[in-house]
Amino acid sequence: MDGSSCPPTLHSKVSELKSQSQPSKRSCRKGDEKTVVTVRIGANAGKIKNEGPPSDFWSWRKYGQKPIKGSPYPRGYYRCSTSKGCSAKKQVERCRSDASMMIITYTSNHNHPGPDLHSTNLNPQTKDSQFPTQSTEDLRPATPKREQQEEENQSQNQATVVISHEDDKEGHNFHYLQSPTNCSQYMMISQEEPFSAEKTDDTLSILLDEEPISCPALMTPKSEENDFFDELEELPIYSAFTSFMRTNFYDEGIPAVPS
DNA sequence: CGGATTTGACCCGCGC
DNA sequence: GCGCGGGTCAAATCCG
Repeated sequence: MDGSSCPPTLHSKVSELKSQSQPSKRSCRKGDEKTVVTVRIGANAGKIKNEGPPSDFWSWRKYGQKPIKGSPYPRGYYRCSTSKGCSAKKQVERCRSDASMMIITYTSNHNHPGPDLHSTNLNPQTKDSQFPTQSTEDLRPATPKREQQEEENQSQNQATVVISHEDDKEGHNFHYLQSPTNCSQYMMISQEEPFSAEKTDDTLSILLDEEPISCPALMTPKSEENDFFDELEELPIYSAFTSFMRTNFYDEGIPAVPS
């Protein structure tokens, strides 16, 4: 927190976030599990929607905003409006020193099925469905390089979750549309294993390219809810991504931040 | 007109 | 016990 700077490396950022969500105040108020996601938004994204909360498949309703001490940017409080009784929330704030970086903290779980991605893609109905050209099939996070460059361009208009490293000259970024909640979870897990900087890229590549073994929640089957994703899995979506989405939609409630 | 956003007030937990 | 800071509420306002 006191860092007052926004470290370019994800895991160091996560480290920051992690420490920031540590005990003291809110985090223990309701005992909610929290998942922190760092999102790089496009240069224009923030202009499109002021704070420009990155798109989800969920629809969120803003219920509050507070200036955060030590940060020039306010924090927005969002509640899931997809379902009435849903207690899922998220907090969106900008990185202090890098306005193009957004820090999203997801709290609680959705207690309802998510919106149909198919219909979402075909018939974008929620204002959060802001993906102009990319359908779910295009959301494969891996295969950096070329696709990534395209996404880079598109990131001007849409939010992407970026796992980046300061040595990223080759474009070893991993962009994820939406909010891979548990992505950050295992980002944190990764962070707990202090891999060195030069190892970061490879480590992340492994984490992201392979089955997300480091995230137990991803492996947990969810009977009826799986039906929803069973459909998704018929699509050529990258496994890691679907896992992200799966756990994002149906978070098993594993605390992202050990308290 | 209904839903979403804004914004000030209020509440609550924690540190001193 | 008090003050601070963060999270939530709810009325007012905006917007499609």
